[in-house]
Amino acid sequence: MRLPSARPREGTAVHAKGHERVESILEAATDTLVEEGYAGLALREVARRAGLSVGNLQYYFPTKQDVVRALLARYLEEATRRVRARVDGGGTGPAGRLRRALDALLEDQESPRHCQLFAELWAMAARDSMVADALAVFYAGFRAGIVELLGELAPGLSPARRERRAALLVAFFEGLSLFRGGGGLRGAAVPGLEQELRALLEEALEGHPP
Amino acid sequence: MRLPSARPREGTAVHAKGHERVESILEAATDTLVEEGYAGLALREVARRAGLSVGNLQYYFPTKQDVVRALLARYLEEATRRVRARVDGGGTGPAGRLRRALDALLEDQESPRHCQLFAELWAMAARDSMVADALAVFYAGFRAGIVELLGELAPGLSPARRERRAALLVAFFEGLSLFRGGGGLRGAAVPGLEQELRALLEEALEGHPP
DNA sequence: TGTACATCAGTGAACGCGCGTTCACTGATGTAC
DNA sequence: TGTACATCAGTGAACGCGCGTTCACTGATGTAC
Repeated sequence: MRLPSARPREGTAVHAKGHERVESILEAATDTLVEEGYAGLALREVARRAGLSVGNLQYYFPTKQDVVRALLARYLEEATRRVRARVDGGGTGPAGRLRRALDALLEDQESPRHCQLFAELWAMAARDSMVADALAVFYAGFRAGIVELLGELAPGLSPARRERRAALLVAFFEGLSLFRGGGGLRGAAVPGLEQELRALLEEALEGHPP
Repeated sequence: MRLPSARPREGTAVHAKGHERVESILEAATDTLVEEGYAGLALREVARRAGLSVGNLQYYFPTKQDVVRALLARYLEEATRRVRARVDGGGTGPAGRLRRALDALLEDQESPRHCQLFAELWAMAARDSMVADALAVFYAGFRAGIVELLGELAPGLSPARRERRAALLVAFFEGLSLFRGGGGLRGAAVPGLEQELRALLEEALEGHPP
């Protein structure tokens, strides 16, 4: 019998091969969550996709909650890193960075996987404070990035107003992802949204030529 | 044995008391969906809340899907009716109607129940085309209302652009509800969002005094 | 106004299934002497 | 360089539980004659 104290922490992998296993488990779990929803996120299905037995899966992640926690952390860190990299990387001035950030966000939203996962997380956040907390951290980072951009583009705005406007922009982007990512509501969308949005941005950016 | 042909259609209630029962079932089901999520929407729990046996519940709604379909139709119709009534009812001109519509929407979003239900529906829409279709109809109506308002406020805009801007506004409102309704992300919100939003509206409405 | 009968509304036990989790057990791998 | 042993990584059966659904059955209610 395996004593409780002998159990690895969730996601622990001592050797390189173990790390690969953890990755493939979390990838499989993310796929399952996206495709089947939280109600359909069964450990047997995750194990099948990752190509191991349920018992072995539970060796890496003792409980289902451990799997969810780990996949959440992994995905949000990766998403933060990706957007950060694209906003920061480049020196064509604040207006250029804003255009690039918009491009990056819209591109991410092209992915049904991304949008669908977030829709799942929004619903889960109401009942799982771990998910709510992780999303709060993620969105705080997202908002902080926009606050920075606003600080350069509209220095006249007070910090509090910058914060509020950034929050409105974040809400707007997340709402947009609802109708774009193919979460079933794609059919409810109107074509040409992106062009309209870019046109509005250019209008707002008058005096900051590309 | 009850023959299939003898089964009532879902939600059928021949007498007045039966109609009350259907209502209380759908109310209980909505509460359960909001509080426990789709994964926790169990017919036993719905029956318990509505104060009848599972067998009796299945007399009114033979399958779980019938319950979901009916609660969805009921809720979306009611939501449409409510917003419509508040936007249409009043004759203080297009700007006044827009202000009123914004008030009505923000007020609806105060309700955790409302926002939480929608978060659930967004996630469900990806895997249940019935939900996706119902939401598509709902949002089409929502958008059409905004298109009307835009037609009065900005007659210079082409119909296609009105449609696109209305779609952007709908996305914005839905994104806003994520951070307001208490779906777990309320903590990720920034205070004073509503005031900022109203200030932006008044800025846009220059020349349309209250 | 009875009476016979169909339908309505409701009960509660049971079925089969998939779920998360537990468990005893087994090779492979690393490490200390 | 062996050897003993702890730990790592993995298997597969089983457990208990809650789920949606089925089912046989029962009063209450309405309706036709």
